[in-house]
Amino acid sequence: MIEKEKLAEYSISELSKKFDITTRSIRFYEDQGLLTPTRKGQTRIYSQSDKVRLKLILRGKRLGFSLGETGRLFELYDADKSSAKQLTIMMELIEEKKSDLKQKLDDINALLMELNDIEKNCQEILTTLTK
Amino acid sequence: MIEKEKLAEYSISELSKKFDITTRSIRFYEDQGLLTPTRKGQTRIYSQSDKVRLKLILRGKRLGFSLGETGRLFELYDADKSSAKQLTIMMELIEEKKSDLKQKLDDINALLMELNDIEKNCQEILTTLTK
DNA sequence: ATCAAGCTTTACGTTTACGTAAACTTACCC
DNA sequence: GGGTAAGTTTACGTAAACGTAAAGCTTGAT
Repeated sequence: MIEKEKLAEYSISELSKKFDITTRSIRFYEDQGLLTPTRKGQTRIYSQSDKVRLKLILRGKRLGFSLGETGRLFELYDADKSSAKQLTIMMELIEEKKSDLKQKLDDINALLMELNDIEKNCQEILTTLTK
Repeated sequence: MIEKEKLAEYSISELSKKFDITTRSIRFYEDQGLLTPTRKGQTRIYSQSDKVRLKLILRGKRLGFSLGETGRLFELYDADKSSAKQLTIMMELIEEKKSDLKQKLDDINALLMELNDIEKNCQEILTTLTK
């Protein structure tokens, strides 16, 4: 299999505009070990994969994950898969996350139904009010 | 329609055990205006609806909502629906929340698929390792 | 040459959501 | 009546995730 390397590089301000976050946040994520840009002189250079990681960080935030949790997810992506023991531990962690996510799916669906009910109720009152 | 009033009452420690949180948290939620228990002397008494609210608070937390956001959801439940203007504003807020939740659904489904991929990959490597 | 734009590090400040401890009241038990 | 179990208020402490200067380097444009 041939690795397709995208040559794209980004400055910190480019990424901050693209994702509508501050450069402070991006540097903070690096501080927490979630990003590892290279340097040109002392200036940070972000690769395509850095950009992907940033997108995943923000997705994690939308889901209420802490940066630490997202970091552990990254470890799952990158983990050493050489020992059976490691693999078993990994799969256990994955199962945990999956059940966590399924709980969230249930929560969201429940809340969506409640909001739909309220909305319908509002709509009814509104039509009787304006008739 | 007949209102069915459940007569159940709970102490703060009962609720803290039932939901596996500290009494500190429960009092904090009250401080933030999300719970309004009655008092017997100076002791807090929680009703059935307080209990339901608490459950909703915790669901909100699982979804990454701040207490403020959850409070605004409560306002939607309780809101004054007498004016058309109010109703319209409410329905706009509901639409916002719904699209927020749909984004989260997409995020979760994407992450679930990624985790499934990793898991499958782990499983394959594991079988080749142990054969 | 200077000057603004964009980058850097360092560091103190802020919000949210509690943790933790102190000091006190009330109720019940032996 | 002394203890202890559960409740209370008050208040300082803390972790996470940044916000917000401050002070300095670099580099292209005027």
